[in-house]
Amino acid sequence: MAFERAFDVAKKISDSAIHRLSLYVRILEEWEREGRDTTSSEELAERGGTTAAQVRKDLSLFGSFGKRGLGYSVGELADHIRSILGLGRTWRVALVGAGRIGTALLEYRGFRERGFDIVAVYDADPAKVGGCVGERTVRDVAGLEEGIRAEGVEIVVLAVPGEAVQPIVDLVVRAGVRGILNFAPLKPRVPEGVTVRDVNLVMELEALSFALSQDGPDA
Amino acid sequence: MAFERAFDVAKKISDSAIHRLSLYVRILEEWEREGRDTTSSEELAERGGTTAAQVRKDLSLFGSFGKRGLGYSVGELADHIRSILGLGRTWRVALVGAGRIGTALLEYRGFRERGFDIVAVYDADPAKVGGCVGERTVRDVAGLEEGIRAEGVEIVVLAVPGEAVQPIVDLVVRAGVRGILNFAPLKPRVPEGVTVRDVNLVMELEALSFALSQDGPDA
DNA sequence: GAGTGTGAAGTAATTCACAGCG
DNA sequence: CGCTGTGAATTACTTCACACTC
Repeated sequence: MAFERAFDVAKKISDSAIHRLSLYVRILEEWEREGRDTTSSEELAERGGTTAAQVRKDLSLFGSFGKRGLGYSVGELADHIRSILGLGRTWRVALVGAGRIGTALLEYRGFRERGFDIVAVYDADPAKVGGCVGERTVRDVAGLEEGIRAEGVEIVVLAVPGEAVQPIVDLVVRAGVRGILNFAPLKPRVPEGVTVRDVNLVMELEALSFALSQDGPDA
Repeated sequence: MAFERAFDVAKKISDSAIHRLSLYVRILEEWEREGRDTTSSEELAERGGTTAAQVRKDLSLFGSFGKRGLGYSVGELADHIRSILGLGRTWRVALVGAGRIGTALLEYRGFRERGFDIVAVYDADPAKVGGCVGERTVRDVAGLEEGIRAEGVEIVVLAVPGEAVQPIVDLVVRAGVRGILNFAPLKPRVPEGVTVRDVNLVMELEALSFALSQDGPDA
């Protein structure tokens, strides 16, 4: 408790605020590539589908990055947000589950580009263990705990069937992992201090289904 | 306006409520398979990572499905929620973009199992058009608008690069699509009445990165 | 002037707490 | 009794509006 961490004065940052920051940084990077050098909360809002006040509020949670009357420097603001999100470094990621979704993720460039480095791939299926996906060899999930420690894995991407989720989560948490991206349609239980993000395609489709059922009938 | 729709008395249902319903139904189905026949808001909450009050509130938005003093019938509640979510039918879905993510989605059983039937696949890449993914032939995206009308497509899954998103969105909306599941890291603009759900893996990872950066340093 | 940063006001979501029914 | 269903209280999030700075 001797030091105060960068953006942590016991402020609670909402999930949606973080998602928006993530969106802003993507927009800003696009503008960086186009060579634009300043922008405003108004423009960011317009492009990001939110309001100018929301943009300013989101940013103000972490500091003041703009100049009154002028707006924001595209490059500087992008830097600030990247630093807020902890994107200035590479994260060591292990993928568990080398099925359809798993392999698609592996070959998805976006990960590495944004500093998420998949250092190892595990699967429980003996038929897959020892085989290759992308340029990586699939290891036996039996060695997962050991592997996580040995490789300093910080984030685990879980693309395994629902029933396998909880045991693996328990194991990776025991091995020291504090961040999990879960693709199974089931919320795993984790101790305080471990963050799980669920990505659930079926849930998203079901939300669509609901929306269409609501206002679809009168079309 | 002559008829009142099932669950629409101008009540606003939050996104998170729908997500939770989607989760509840999955839990209930698991319990159905195990042969359990009753449950309580308490149990559902425990399993779904929320609170009993939240469960009851969510359900109360749509009716009263339980018996005081007894709880809920697993099967009946599952039925009710499925009906709320509009899952009692099959939705006709087109996939646009036969890249990594697109093909992984195609071969993902979960979709069809839950009534989302991918009836056609489109891509802009001439090298892919005419080829096969799964058992489907990839069609030229030039015929998308026509195809959507001809096949009665209701939902479009977009797995195309960011810059291609907006034009395709405009087109499919023109063709009458009211629901879009978007995998590109960019929020497309749509008119009132069209629902877009964004699935963004990088955003999820960035949210993890943020969480770990916050409380990771003192580990 | 133009556009940020921010308290204050307003709105939405969650939790509490208990009346009421089986 | 037990557990649901729900108004009322609380908490979180968003929007407003304006003082302040460039």
